[in-house]
Amino acid sequence: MEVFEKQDGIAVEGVQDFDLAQTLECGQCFHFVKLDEEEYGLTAYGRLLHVSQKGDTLIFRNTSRKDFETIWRHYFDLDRDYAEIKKFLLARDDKLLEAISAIHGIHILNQEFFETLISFIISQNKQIPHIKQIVSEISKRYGSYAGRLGNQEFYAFPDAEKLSRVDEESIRMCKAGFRAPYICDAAQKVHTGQVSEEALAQKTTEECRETLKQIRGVGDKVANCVILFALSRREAFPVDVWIRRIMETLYFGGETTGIAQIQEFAEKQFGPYGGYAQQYLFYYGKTVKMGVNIKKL
DNA sequence: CGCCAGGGCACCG
DNA sequence: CGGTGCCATGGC
Repeated sequence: MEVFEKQDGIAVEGVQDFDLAQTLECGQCFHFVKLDEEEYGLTAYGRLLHVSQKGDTLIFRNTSRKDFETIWRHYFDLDRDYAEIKKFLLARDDKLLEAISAIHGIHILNQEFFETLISFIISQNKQIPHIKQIVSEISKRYGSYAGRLGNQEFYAFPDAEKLSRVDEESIRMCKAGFRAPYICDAAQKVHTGQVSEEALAQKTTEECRETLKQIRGVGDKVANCVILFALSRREAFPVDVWIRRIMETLYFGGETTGIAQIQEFAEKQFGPYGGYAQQYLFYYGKTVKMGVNIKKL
């Protein structure tokens, strides 16, 4: 992988095991806009980025060499050896072969803590397009303007201080429904420091889960998503309705299985790389609708 | 129209 | 504690 400064942006050539579309569309991030095939606009860390991929080359526009090195390189997890991760997982479990072959280019993004927390609180009992819509609405109303790409305007996600000053009714107006009080509670607890990213960084993963679950509307699944996507703990294995169906199909003979049992199995099966296995399985299984309707047969 | 969505909570026994 | 209905909203 080599980085060049060109007139149209920062070019990263020779990228391996990375697919921009898969990485953004796999359901880990809800704050981006597809501008064209393999071409996206997004905001993170208060900055607007225009990014595209052609083959093994990534082009980062609307940014500087410095921002690429300090922000986007880490955000897209470009320095991690995904070939090694796949090798590790496949050596333990050949049932992952189909998913990993199909979804060969997923990276797990290193996303911002507060936005990830709120996004996954919103995610409960909602489909991905709706989650994106609510995240976008909250950003537009309460985030700061980040710029424009074509006729598309972008707003950064608001920080905890800003969102903690927004009342529940206003959050409800963003179509958040019954999640509005949860979002307010999360903003309060992060703003006051009762839940802080810095403190979480010093805790064990189990302690992180307990701390995050003090927030209303955060249970095991949401906590695990925050731990995986924002705290860079790749052993976390969030179990949602899709993962449950997929795991039941692949590992439990199609039988209804408790979430705790699935968690325990995943921990044993995938160990420190559970989060990667989860993403390969989630995105692939969802794409082929694995396990849908099996219970009706 | 009824069902379900990257769940969690309150309420029940 | 383990199970069950409800929670807003929107797409199919």
